[in-house]
Amino acid sequence: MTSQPAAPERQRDPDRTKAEILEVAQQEFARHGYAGARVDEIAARMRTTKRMIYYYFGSKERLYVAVLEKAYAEVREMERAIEVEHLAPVEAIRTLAELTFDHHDLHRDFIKLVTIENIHQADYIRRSQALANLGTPVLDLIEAILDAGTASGDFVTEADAIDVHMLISSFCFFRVANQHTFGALFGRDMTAPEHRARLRAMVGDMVVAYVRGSGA
Amino acid sequence: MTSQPAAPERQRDPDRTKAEILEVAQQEFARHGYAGARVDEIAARMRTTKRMIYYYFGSKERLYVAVLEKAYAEVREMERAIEVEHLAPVEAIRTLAELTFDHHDLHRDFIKLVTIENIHQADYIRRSQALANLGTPVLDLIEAILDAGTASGDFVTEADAIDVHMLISSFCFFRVANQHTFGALFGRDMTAPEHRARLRAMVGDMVVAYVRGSGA
DNA sequence: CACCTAACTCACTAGTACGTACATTAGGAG
DNA sequence: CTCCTAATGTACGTACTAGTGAGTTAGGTG
Repeated sequence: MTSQPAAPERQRDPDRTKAEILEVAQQEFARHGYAGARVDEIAARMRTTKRMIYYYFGSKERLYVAVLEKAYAEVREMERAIEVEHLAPVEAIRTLAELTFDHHDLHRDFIKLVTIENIHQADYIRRSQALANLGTPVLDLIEAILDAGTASGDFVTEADAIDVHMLISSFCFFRVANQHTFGALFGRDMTAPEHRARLRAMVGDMVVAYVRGSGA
Repeated sequence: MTSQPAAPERQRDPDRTKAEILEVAQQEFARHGYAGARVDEIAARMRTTKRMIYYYFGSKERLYVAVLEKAYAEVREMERAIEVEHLAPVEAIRTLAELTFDHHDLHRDFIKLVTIENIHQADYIRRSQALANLGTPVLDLIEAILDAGTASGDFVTEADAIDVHMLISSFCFFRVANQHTFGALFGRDMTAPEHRARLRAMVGDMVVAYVRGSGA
């Protein structure tokens, strides 16, 4: 092993500093939106000063893009870990839906960032090379499941992988993204623990019912 | 009739001024979010000056709340117009889903405002008396349909009205609210005309399939 | 027609928020 | 051990932005 067992606490550590900036910035942007986020506030919540943010990221905008890129990268990582190809079509699609549900249940910050990006018409995402035309592994997965289900006769649907992905995502995303207005208007917090299991089962049932074609 | 046939162009017209401020403010807030919206920009887009905004609304925050209240009031109005009680349960719920789809297809600004409110954890909505505990007529409608469907044996579900409302809303809302990030990532604009009819049918099929219980 | 008030204009301020010039130091390379 | 550069701290400038003080006029009313 090298000289330092765990690199305990160097006073100067670019990687750590950059990582900490991104971490805090993600929270700040997710909480307040792009315009509402304060660079000074990000700096105040760190060991570091604001100068470092500009030293490493150059501008508020580039910091924001870096946060987006990191967040998307993490999500991709998680998606790649999904493994349902050994299941029969019906159970495969149900499991995928439930895992997507879990995935949205965690990653609240990511959902907020996506929401914020949509307010800005995804301007910043488009400006990022790292995020451009970077399809999602999930699509291939869904396509494989749909093909298998159609072949076996379990599924009767004309929807393609993107449609089904949207069907699943919309439910999972909405529940978290709109929890506050929904809660304020209907007096029910859809993200509260007592609703979790029921809603999780609901996505699964919903997709299965849909791809079976029983709504036509 | 009174002296003026159509009140052609008074130089001083409080109602008109207030309405114009709200209209322009709605666009500005919807486009840029609360923090990103510029009071000066709102003023610049009108016949009026910024001073008038403060004269009538007092602050940026109160203007924003006024915009929210107006937007919600309009949506309520539209919801009240829905009339599906003469239909059989299956067709009633399908029609309701399709009308909800249409409703979200228009009212893009409203969707953005809701999205923005969720970023702020619905703080401003909660601060408004006009919007507090103001349930939605749609819920009663859904409940009636669910009861009828269960009684007739067409429906087999344990989900209640709020659940089903969320099921329908999430799809319709997501398609519009997330169109930009979804488009950037999957190269398909779900709000483009060529997808409209297919997706509209999809919500209907989805809810019907679900309430029939064919996913369990 | 005179008056009075609500409606409106203009110029201005205080505070804030992004970004930077400049000074300083840690710590690896030779 | 020395030096050199990447990394960091301090203090400040500039531009913008919400909000206001004070004066002006339209137009309904008696």
